[in-house]
Amino acid sequence: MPPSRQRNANTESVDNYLKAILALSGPEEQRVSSTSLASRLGVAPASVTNMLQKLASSPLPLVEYERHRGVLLSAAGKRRALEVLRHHRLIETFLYEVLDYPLEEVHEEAERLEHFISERFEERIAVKLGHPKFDPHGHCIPAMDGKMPKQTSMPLTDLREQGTFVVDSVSDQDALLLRRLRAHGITPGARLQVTSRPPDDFVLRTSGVSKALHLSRDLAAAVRIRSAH
Amino acid sequence: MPPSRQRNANTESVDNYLKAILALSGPEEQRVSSTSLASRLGVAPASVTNMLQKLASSPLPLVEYERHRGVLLSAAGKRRALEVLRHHRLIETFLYEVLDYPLEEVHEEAERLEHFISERFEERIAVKLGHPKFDPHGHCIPAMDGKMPKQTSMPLTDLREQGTFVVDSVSDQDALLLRRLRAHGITPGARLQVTSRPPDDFVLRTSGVSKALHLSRDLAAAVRIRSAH
DNA sequence: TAACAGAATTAGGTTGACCTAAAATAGTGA
DNA sequence: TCACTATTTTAGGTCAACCTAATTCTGTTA
Repeated sequence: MPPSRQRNANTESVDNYLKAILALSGPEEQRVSSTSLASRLGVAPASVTNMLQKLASSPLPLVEYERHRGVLLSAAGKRRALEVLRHHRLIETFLYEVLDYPLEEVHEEAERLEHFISERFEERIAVKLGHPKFDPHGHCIPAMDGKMPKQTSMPLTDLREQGTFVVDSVSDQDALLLRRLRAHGITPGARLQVTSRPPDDFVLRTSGVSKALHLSRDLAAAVRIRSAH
Repeated sequence: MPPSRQRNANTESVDNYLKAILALSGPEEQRVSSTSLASRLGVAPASVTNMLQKLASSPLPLVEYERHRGVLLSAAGKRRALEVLRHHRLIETFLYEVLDYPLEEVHEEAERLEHFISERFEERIAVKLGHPKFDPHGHCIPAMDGKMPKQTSMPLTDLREQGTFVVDSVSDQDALLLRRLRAHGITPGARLQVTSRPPDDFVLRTSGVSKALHLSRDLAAAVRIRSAH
């Protein structure tokens, strides 16, 4: 078994930078500042600058970087970031559907594994799952070619009128929040009836539950909704 | 999402050292030399010495190391090595049984993933598989407490008499060999009838195949057999 | 338009895992 | 037991990804 002779490839760390840029640049693909990246990644701003310079000046640049003006993903960088995102969400779905993980635990495991699975693994779990379009948090899974349908949902905290809505997705970033949401019956697909005046106050009723529920700001911020078609 | 603040933990590299020591020290747990480790791991002997010194002098030493006398695993080191081995073999089994990998491909994927799966993941795939005792190569999977039944098989190349045997296991180290063995019907559990005088020559018949088969030394070395009970 | 605050970059470390080359040691056979 | 060879260790790097502190920008506000 000839062992790989190369140094600990930079993949994991690089992938995390790319993912963070993708997430922070938003649907409009705005430039992302070093500080915001630094705080998201939990490293010093100086480290970010360093890494960006490397990523931008490599033979196949993964980002477009201009001093003091922030970064953007290059085409190649975006491709890679979406591939990692696809890995992440497929793994989450797999853990949830096939291995019966509790919803709150899938993110952390996927966060580690996403960097190390092969194309074959990706393909096999996609087949096993029937090429799912959404992960268990309700997030869309990028297709193999990187295509993603446009978002049609909005943050619950942007709501300005009462009404009935469907939970589109919940944030996977915080296991504790997620567990609390689930305890209240707020999971993707659930029906929400908002009876207070948003966005100052969220009193709502969920599908099976008779009692009205007051949602704290943290919790509301972790929920995206769409109209109850 | 508070990101892990710690440096790229040494786990992966350390695990690989421990695994290599476990494999090389054999069932008798003999001391392992720096050179043999170096060549197995594909690094320079000096690097091995360095690492061993670190492993031996850490607060919880994973190896017992004496200058010029080779290493042994400590109790803690052995525990960890067996845990990683368990991960490896469970993952192989999982890839083979659940994700329909071809036998030759499971090793490489498991080799990467074994370092990064959680206890929960381990437990879930073990449950899913019904707590298997053997991986698809025929190797025994260590129990959670590290217990392993004693080997009762022997290398085909140690055979000194003709007779009929059962393939106990095949080496997972070389995908090409493995594919060739499989092409000849030599997979764990297969019946082998050896008709030449071993160990100079291996002419044999396998279960379903009528034609006699001459096995090259490489191939024979990758096969372990036990008596056809 | 000068000055200042805050953001970003540069300069100069640290650490872990590797490397090569040089020095030390152990085991062997004369 | 002495010397020689093969193994092992030490000494002194490199490189990637971090860090802190010092410096340089930028955009705004007086």
